Amino acid sequence: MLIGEYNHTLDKKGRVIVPSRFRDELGDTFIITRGMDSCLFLYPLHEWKNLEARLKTLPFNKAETRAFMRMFFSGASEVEVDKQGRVLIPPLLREHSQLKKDVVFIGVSNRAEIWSKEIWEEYSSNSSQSFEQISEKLMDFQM
Amino acid sequence: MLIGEYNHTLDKKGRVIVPSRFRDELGDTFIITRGMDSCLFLYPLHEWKNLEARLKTLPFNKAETRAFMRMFFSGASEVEVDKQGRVLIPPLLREHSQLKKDVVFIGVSNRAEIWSKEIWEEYSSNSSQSFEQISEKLMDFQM
DNA sequence: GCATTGATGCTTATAGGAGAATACAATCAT
DNA sequence: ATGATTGTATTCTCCTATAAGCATCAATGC
Repeated sequence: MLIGEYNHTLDKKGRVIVPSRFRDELGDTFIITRGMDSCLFLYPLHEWKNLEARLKTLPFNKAETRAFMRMFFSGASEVEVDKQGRVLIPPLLREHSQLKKDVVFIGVSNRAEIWSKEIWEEYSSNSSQSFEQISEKLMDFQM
Repeated sequence: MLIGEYNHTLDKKGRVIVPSRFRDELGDTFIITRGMDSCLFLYPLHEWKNLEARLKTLPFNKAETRAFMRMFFSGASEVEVDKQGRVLIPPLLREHSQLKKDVVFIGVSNRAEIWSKEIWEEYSSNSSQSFEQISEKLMDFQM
């Protein structure tokens, strides 16, 4: 399970260290793709296969579905962790998520995400304001 | 079942002793996460799995849900109790709950919570004033 | 052939985390 | 009251993960 938040930095070549706590779960090779809200999604291979299978069941005749699938698959890239625990973020994805130097990894259960630090701070401070409200709304069960 | 209130202190590295009365219930490894009202929630693994399973059923396409899940999982961390009965509180969570040195553990049935001593005293003195009032609003059951 | 660029790998310094040791406090039984 | 036992607080040392700079190598274009 992927959880937690970790700060890292891109080097000049666009490589970044994968948080040591994510490495087991993500494996040596994983999939990185365009995510929603200007971030990147990182899926372990088995999760990706899972997702792919589920996406195939979506109604293909809908324009939105097609658009979504194109974004998702065309942006996807299989990356390998090098001996020093780093991966190279493909340039297109670096742009998509506006990664400069400081980035944030977050774990979201079955996937990880990479955010530009700036954007994440903005996003999370907005979200945390409503976090408690949302949780009261969303959770009609006991925590 | 987790009950009671215990005072402890953070050391310079941000570690704290888990009250010995909580250890059996929480186990060697448990989950710490951002809680409501500036505290931290501590869940035994089996309780956490429960929660996670229920959260995964939420609609992923909604922006509000995504935000909630990001906050929930990114704020979580699996920690291990060391041989001396201590755990390291991740820096982000230390900030969230404004832990300085003196902290309070409380047991709340299926989870424990950690509070900054200051904040807990503030909160509990307010709450105990309204304890009777709250219970009138809340409770329709026999004690 | 040579220079430039990008990709990959290596090395080092640093910070933060894990573990061990010790001292201190509280509880309990005799 | 005394000592034994358990639990807590604190400090020190060691080790690992990270960041950053540098070295190597291959591919490309001139």
